[in-house]
Amino acid sequence: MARIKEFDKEEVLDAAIAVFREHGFEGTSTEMLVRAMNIGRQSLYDTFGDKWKLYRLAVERYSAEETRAHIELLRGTPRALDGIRSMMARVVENAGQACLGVNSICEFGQSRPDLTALHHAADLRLKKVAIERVREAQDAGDIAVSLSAEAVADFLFANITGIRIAARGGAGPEQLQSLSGLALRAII
Amino acid sequence: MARIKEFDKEEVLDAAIAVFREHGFEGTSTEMLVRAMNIGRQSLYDTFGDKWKLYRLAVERYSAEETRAHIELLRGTPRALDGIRSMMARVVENAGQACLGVNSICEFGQSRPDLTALHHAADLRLKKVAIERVREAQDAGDIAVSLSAEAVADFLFANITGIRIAARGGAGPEQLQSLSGLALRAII
DNA sequence: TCCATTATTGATTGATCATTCCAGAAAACA
DNA sequence: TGTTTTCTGGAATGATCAATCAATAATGGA
Repeated sequence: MARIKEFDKEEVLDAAIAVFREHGFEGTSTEMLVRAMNIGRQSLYDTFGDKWKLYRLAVERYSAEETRAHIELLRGTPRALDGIRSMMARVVENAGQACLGVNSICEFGQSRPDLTALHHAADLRLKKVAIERVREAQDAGDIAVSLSAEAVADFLFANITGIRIAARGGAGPEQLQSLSGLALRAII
Repeated sequence: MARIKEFDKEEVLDAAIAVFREHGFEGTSTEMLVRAMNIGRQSLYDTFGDKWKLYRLAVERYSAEETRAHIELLRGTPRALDGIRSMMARVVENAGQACLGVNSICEFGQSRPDLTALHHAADLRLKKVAIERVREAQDAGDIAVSLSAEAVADFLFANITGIRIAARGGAGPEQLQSLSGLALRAII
């Protein structure tokens, strides 16, 4: 008796993420979602409520995973600056796929408080670690002590956004690499 | 005999731009457009064809005006670095309103060749002037000669994007100011 | 003044949208 | 095995969408 679907909530959510990050919320239909998630329409509504709740959950999960990956790399090296470099390198490597976080902010700005709250929470968690690591790098003499660690962290994230949108606009790997290099140059 | 509407194509197009930059293409209905443009629905279709053609025209006009403003500031000072600073300062000041160029790239990526061509053309025009001015600044000893002028220009534009999305995500003026300052720090 | 152009308005089309209902198939559990 | 839960797929709902139509009114130039 062949087993059929194996409905794994996290797996189908990842499929939804893939659609949303490419087409945005308004550009995605439930038809696209059920096809990509490979589940029945009714299962989607039973499991996730409605399209907006699913979107919010997708953004939440995406942000959590993205934050986790960034933190892992930031903390993954003895030398703090190397951790920062790793984080930027990953961004350059993965810039081929659109970022759901950036898309979401771009599409909705501050107009949906529930969404804003999600972004804010993820941002806070990541920023805390980034600031911590920037301070370490400053102590090690790798980042200019004249700069505010928070400002440096914000700057890195703004440049991550810049790199991702440059990629979405068609920039090649070498250009993204150069952007990352110049961003690091600013803080050393 | 009171004159009624005075249908000025550029004026109503500006109204369309205001809607599109805030809500994106998919998030904008023709109902929103006719209300904002203050024209009849049929006039919209007669004058602009359809929603997509109107959007493309809006992006084109917006890009042209944005490019013009950037070039004016870039070239507006004897010292090249001051021109670059003015450009960045304007971006920080105006970051409260969403950028239609950024939104458009974020929403559609490379999926619409006609749109991509528009962005590419505007980019090229602006980048040419920026590179020219970066070279001048390098000759004047204001920007590190070790850097490729093209890379510096790309970096500035990526940071403009980063600043604009940071603002759309809720960053305050002082934070945007700091981002701009750090971007300039990278190239000096 | 008359005429052609241009804009408005409301009704209407057909498509697509998100969402729900329902009947039946499969899976999990007993 | 039988029973209950879970998932599916199609049909239907009502809303909204972009776009067109036709009739009317206002405009600008002759």
